Amino acid sequence: MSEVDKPDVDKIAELITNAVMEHRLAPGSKLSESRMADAFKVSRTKIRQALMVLAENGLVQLFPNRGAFITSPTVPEALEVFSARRLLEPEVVRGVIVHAKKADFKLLHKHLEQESEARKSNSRRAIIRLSGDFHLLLASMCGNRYIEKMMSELCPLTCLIIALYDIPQAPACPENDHANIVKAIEQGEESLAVELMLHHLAHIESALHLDGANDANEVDWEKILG
Amino acid sequence: MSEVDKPDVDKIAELITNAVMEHRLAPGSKLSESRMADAFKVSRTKIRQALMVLAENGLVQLFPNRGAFITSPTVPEALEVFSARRLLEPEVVRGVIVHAKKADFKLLHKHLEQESEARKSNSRRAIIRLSGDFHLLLASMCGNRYIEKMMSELCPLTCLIIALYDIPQAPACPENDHANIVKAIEQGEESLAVELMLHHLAHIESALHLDGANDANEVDWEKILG
DNA sequence: TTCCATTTTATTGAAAACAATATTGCGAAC
DNA sequence: GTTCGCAATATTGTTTTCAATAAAATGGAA
Repeated sequence: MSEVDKPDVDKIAELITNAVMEHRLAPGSKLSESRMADAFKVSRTKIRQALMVLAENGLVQLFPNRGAFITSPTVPEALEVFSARRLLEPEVVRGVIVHAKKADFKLLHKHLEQESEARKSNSRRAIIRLSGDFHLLLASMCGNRYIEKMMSELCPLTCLIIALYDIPQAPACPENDHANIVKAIEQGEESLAVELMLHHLAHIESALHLDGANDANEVDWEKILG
Repeated sequence: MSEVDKPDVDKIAELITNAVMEHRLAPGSKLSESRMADAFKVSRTKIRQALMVLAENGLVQLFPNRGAFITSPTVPEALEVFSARRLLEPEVVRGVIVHAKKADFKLLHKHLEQESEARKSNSRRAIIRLSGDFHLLLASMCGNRYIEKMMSELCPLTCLIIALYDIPQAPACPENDHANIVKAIEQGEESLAVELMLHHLAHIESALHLDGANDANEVDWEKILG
């Protein structure tokens, strides 16, 4: 927020999205208009607009006369998010192989470098954030703005799903999944790259409590009290 | 608009979308806030919200201090829309085969009936509208709300593309493309249904002036004046 | 003490008034 | 007659104010 301290609507939406992707805003969080207006030093009008944009992106849910809340994806929704990603991301990979220029690969390698550093310094938030950004970066290079747009909605949702259903002590993404995907893309090995991507997605999904037993939204008092 | 004559934001956005899908609102149309406020008998506030929603859906473009305009997809954008649909709609077909219940097929057949009637009475607008609605109806049955959402953005855009690039006297969609797709789905013939869908999309795209020679947005004064 | 009803408070929703910007029309100068 | 600059107008952008709704607090009765 370095500009004139007065971010516009899109900037506000972006900052909220970032906060979600870094797990600084938990699913279900209430987004009070007046508080946000104070925090961002803008009028409520701008906040309301930003909340509408976020709601349209699926990241926020609006309840009439109750306010705005960060979305809490249900188990079925989580499964559909992954299903959609399994469809889109192979196409992203194919697109990048076709469209990516030298400069794009430079960006990708720079990103991999950042991820590697974040791992070394063990900063969990940076790792989470950069992991999501990797897929967004790829999507931005696939040559189809509609697919990119959908990915830019599904990635933050995936972050929420991880926040809700992750097994706390689960191992993070395999160190070099992303690097291997980039390598395969760079060498034009389409089917390998697609394979690696699908495997990567499967790994993320498998590390989640998505068995449908409990719907992380509702507190399971039965279980808590025994 | 039968309610209390005071449609809410989503209803306004829906009415605009309908108008686009029926080619009653042409690409590039200026959407004046005050005029719309008068027409819908609501305050400008609601109109502005509706316009933001539509802009987020890609159906409207907002230019700062200039106003809102119905999107005019460029040739590259049109190609990307079709590319995205070629990816999504086979998955829609697969989803419907898996998820559709009896009631769904009933709805599909009712829709086919309507299309058939519209053809008989030769009402071009109804035909255009129903053709788009067919794909939306299918998408609503595929069991993935994110794919459905993307389709609900791509279909209206396709209508704009047709409005911009269609060859006027081109033959409409083959009479029974949709019926054949439904039949294949009903019989669980996945690969056939997918094949028919892709063929159908290819047919629509092939009937368009998408060769990139002229970008229907800019008026080609050279050609007009000779 | 507990439960229900009522009042109070806080928050969201809508509209109207005001400010800023762009477009259009007019007139003067070249 | 054309072009440039200025004024007038219309439209969008923002804030402020007011209204409606829901949550919270209070108080009384069982």
